[in-house]
Amino acid sequence: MAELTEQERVRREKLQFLEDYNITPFGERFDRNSNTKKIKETYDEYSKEELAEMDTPVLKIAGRIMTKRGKGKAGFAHIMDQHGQVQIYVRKDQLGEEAFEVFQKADLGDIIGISGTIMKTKMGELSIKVTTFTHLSKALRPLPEKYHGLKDVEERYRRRYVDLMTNEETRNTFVVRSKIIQAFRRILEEKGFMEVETPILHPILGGAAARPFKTHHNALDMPFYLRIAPELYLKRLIVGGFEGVFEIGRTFRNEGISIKHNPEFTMMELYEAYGDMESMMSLTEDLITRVAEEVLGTLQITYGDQEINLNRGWQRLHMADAVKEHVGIDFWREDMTFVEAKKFAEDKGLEIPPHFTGTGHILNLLFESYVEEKIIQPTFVYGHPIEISPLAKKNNEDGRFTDRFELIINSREYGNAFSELNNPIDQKERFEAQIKEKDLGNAEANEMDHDYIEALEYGMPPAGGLGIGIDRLIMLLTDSKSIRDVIFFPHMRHRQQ
RNA sequence: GUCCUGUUAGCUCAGUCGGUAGAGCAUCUGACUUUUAAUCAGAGGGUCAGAGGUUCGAAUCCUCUACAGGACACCA
Repeated sequence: MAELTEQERVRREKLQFLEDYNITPFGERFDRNSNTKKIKETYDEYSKEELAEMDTPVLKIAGRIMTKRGKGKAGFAHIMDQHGQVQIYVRKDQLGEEAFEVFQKADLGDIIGISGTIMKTKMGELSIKVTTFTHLSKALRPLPEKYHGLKDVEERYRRRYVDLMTNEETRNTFVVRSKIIQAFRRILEEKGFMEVETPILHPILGGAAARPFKTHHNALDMPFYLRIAPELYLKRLIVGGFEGVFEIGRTFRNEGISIKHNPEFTMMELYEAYGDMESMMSLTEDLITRVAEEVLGTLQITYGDQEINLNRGWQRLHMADAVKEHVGIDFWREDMTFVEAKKFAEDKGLEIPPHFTGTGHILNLLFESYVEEKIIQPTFVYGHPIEISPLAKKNNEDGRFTDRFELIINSREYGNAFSELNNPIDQKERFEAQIKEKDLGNAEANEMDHDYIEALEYGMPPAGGLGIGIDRLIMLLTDSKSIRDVIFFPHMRHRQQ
């Protein structure tokens, strides 16, 4: 164990002081009858004089000491609970010798319970005049500086609890996170979707393009992947007869960590029997705008230095049109060949990996390289090439494209949806194409899922499906720069001892 | 994985040209019964991320290592 700092030593010595007064340093249950929010809502409207004359009840609250100012035979402190802070006013003549000494020895960070009556100070701050002071838990480490809070980014992520204690914005972000997820649940239930849970341990890789985490089950002696998407299980439920299902859950991808990527993140996926890409567009727009309205109260949002207008009626843009306009090559042309497309991309300096074998691969590459960065306002980019969409239905008029869209806002993808491929014969061929890609070195390709094909062979109704990256949406709605700011405990390397 | 930047007291930060390590908050002692980032007086607290090198002398210059932040690459 590392040596204690001076401050830690002092705080440990105070354990003995408490025990000398028969006080348990890490105490017991404390029954409260109020909290900082209720107190402000109830009493803040009254003046100092009105409060002095009112017959108010004895308030009992508990929380952490955040500031403390001694004034000789009296003192002030702010104590914080989940809802905020309130000032307490402590007088020796009210508490008595012993309890007042306990107050004087209390440190910033200690958790206490008090009872007392409401009052306002000369300066007009609502305060509780303390009649009993109960030490509840000792803090053996000092709090960060009271004015600046915890600023060190690494410390904020590694010790999120300290970040939460001292930084209001952090608390607020996670409250909003919770509200966003709640709103999704409520709206989806309202629309008749049923929340379900499907396996996180997957024997077969599928449902998205990503590198997986691998694990092993001892009793079955068999390898598993942590799911990269719940998609294929949710669609089995549609085969089974549920007509609308959704899952909000953790998904795992074994890829680089960045401002936009955490190895585990939260996805919302839903499937609607008898729907399609078009119905998913309407649903996506309705969901996100309603969530934003309910949680933020507006559809005009600011992200960084970008103004985003979420007003309904989002733009729709076919990927081939987008690339034709911004890059200047026409993938609608019937005679477009892979050789021509590849040469075009290579001339632009793009690298073409060996598993790129179709014009669709190039189209998507051009889109991601040159067009995505230009899209700021909410836009449904649709018509993704078949090569990169192994689970989406082919377009009826042009089989090179699928009925699939991605929602792009501020150059980032927030959602991915399509008319679900329900033809088992076609699906099998798509998996076979994926396996070829895997053989050519695409580490993110889907694997053959015979059981899933068998499920489709029993007949799956035409359906629309949608996935939304919840963390990124929360980033957008809370103006958070990094995904680490919306995940309580982001992953980091071990600290050297 | 590559490049750039950062790491100084519990916290927030200074530290000039290479010349004895600084401030505020916090801590400790004393004063003060309506303070507001309380004030006043005094005190204690440092492996300058770690290792090596250059130098009479390194927080400062160089190299390596660790961790972090950012950009790129990859993806959602």
